[in-house]
Amino acid sequence: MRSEKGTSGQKAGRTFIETARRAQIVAAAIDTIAELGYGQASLARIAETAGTSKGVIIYHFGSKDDLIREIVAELSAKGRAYLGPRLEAEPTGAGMLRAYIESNMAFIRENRNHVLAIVEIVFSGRAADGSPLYDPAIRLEGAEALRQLLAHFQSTGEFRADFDPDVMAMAIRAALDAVPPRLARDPDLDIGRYGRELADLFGAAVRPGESHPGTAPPVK
Amino acid sequence: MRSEKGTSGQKAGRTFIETARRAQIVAAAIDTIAELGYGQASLARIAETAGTSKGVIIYHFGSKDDLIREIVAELSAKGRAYLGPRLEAEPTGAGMLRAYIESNMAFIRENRNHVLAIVEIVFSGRAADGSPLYDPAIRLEGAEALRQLLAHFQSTGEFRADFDPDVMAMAIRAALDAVPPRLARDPDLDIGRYGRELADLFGAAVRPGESHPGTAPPVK
Amino acid sequence: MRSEKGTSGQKAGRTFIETARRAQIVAAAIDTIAELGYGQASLARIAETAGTSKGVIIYHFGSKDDLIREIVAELSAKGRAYLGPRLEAEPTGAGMLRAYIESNMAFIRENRNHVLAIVEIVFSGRAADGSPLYDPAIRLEGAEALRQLLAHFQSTGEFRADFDPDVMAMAIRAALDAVPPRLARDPDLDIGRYGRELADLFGAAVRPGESHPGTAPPVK
Amino acid sequence: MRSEKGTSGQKAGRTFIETARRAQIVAAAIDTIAELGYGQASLARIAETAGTSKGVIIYHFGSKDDLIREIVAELSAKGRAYLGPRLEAEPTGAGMLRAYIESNMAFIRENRNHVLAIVEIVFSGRAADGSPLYDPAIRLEGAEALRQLLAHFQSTGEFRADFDPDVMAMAIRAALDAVPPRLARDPDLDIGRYGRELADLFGAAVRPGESHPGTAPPVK
DNA sequence: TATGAATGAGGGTTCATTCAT
DNA sequence: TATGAATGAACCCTCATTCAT
Repeated sequence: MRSEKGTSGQKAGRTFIETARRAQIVAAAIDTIAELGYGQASLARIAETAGTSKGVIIYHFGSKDDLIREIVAELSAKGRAYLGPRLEAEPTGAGMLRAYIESNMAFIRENRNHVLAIVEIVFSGRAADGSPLYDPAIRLEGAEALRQLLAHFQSTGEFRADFDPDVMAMAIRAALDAVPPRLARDPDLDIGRYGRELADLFGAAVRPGESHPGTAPPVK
Repeated sequence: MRSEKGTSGQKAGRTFIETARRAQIVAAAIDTIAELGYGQASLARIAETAGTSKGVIIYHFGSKDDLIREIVAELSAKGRAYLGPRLEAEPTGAGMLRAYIESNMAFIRENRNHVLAIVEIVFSGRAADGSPLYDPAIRLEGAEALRQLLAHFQSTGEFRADFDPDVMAMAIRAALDAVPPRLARDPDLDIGRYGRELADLFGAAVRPGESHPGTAPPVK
Repeated sequence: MRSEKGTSGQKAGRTFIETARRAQIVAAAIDTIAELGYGQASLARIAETAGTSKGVIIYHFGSKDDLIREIVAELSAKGRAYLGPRLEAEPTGAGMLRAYIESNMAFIRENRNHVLAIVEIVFSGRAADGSPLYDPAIRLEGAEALRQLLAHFQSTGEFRADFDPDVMAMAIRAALDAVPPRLARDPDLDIGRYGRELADLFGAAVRPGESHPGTAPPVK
Repeated sequence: MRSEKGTSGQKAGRTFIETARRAQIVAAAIDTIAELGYGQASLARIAETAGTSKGVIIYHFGSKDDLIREIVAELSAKGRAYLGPRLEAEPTGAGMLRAYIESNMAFIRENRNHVLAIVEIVFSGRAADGSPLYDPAIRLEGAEALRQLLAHFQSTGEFRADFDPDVMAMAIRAALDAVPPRLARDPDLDIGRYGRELADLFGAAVRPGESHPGTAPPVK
């Protein structure tokens, strides 16, 4: 059995050939999950896509769950590396928010299948004991970072103060996470436009109102 | 085998006892899926919860997939019945939007497990051939109705004209759909407040801007 | 899944047909283990012997381990029922010891394969977690009962006082347990004679020495 | 593949380094089997203990079975070398019997893991075709040697004539073979005392009775 | 000599479904 | 109507072994 290093990230002493095989298998798994859904993505089907056998996958990853976790870890890392610099470059709240949303969209477009696979894993991937394969902490961590950004620009006055940054962060994340499944159904979806629209939408939602919306204005 | 009428709705010639059995099984399935997730909700486990055997379920529903489809159909109908009157009572755009969001929240609160089960089914439920068990049409239909409402109030001038009602509808639906999983993780979530916050949020997003048209100012 | 009652013994609500099937499978398992050894006795091989499929075995017993445990429990009960009355009928120490040994031999002869299977299970049967499938307590309990009998007749003076009843009990049990494998190799072994010889042997070992106390004279 | 000479004994043209590797692997196998049992001692686990890979083991031994056979052969040789001189030094029957038993005990104490591993192999080790890995001949050979010694001292009159030396030899061997598993369970077992007790026990069993026990005196 | 990589048979188990009663 | 029984495919995984390097 190879790969006793968990998802800690370091490649450890990996042969060139092993690295290549792992990448090939991961790619096959991503495509299979993205196309057929997590439930249909058996080792056999993944192996078939990869042009190998189940045994090879187990040999390289130790277990199916570890393969899945690798997929998750890879995209997490990729995502953070993609998003981080793009956010730090934005000084203003409005710019940051737009960068956040549009960068996410760009990332989705550039990593279509991988993102789709992750969505499947998030919702369907459970280990034998029923625990989620996608550590919910990762997910919350993402939302939490966004929440802090929102709160920060509330405190500077750039964003209106009377929204709950937690709810706003959740709404934004939800809108972003809803895109990959949509993209799967409609491959021609114009993600660029979509991103701009969402950025406009949430931009309007956080902008300080001239008057004041009030939490619950005269319902009628 | 009974039940060759699919999800078409009419109860056909169902005995009282048969109707009761079906209801009992559906309830057991909902609870099992909500609690353990779709992947763990085998016929055996559902039967155990229901206090019967797998055979009975197959007898009454023909197949597991048909049982699942029944769960979907029931909630769809319940949802429409719940939402319809509450929307029609609202003459203004702002009121309608708030009613839509808050009614959805109330519905979620009142049908916690059922809604949770549906979410599981939407994301994980696939038939043997890999096709989704939750007819995406239902889902789109919901979003489509909302889109029409939004577009209507754009045409009346109550909502700003420069957002894409399709994107807005999707964002709203996504925010609503994100609640059940959150509720599952945190049963003490204050849904009422959540709904009000979301209503405020999207209220601000659709409200016509005072001066600056500028939701989408010089993009760069 | 049937059989959620463990090895507690009560047959619970078993259908006639189920009881028959279970007996048939248990018999097939015993024969397979006795003939091929525990390591070679896969579910597939057992099923083949029984004329069914692996699925049926799992259906009736829930798991292979539970099937094995049933085999153990059955023989334990049979053994106790066989031995008990035969011992209680013997008032004297010498008679009891002879009865113990010869009854064990008779039991082995009458339950050849079952006893052989147990021996295999004792030495090779481990659950997935590595724990023994044959509860060592059962085994110790048997030896312990014998030890108490020996100690009792030491206190009455019928047996010499200067042997360790623990060691004596162990030696007797070891001699008895060695018979089944021997019987497997040599089916023509004269068990009756064997038993009488062993009874003589250990009878001489426990009989009070005439003059020389000296079983353990100056050690060197 | 090296090592096509089986267990015939001669080291043939073995490099120093090869001899060292083989010893290291054998030691790892012994420890693994003693600790985890034969069933859990896969090549992978043994290789891990040895700090190598499965390939190396196969390379040096040709097959797992051959590795096991080497373990058996080594202990057999060690045992014979240990026991032989100690028996030859004893002129009397009583002395020989005591020496046999106590030397066996001492050997067990000094080769704890190796002996434990052998016991595991004896009971669980089977080749692919189901045949025992531990050649039963070795085992019988040991018992046979003991039988001859017993018979010899029966003919000299030192031991009572009316026991079957075959049964007596078997009983003694069984008592000795029962010790390693016990030792595994209870590492604090006082083997020295155990040996003395067994020697007393079987000493009493072979000593000519003043009167005569008769093979089966009036049972009552 | 030694290793990493791959193989493929076989392991036990889950599961939706079928069928006779 | 309902059930218990059986089925068989598919699942993930373990393992000894082979092979190219």
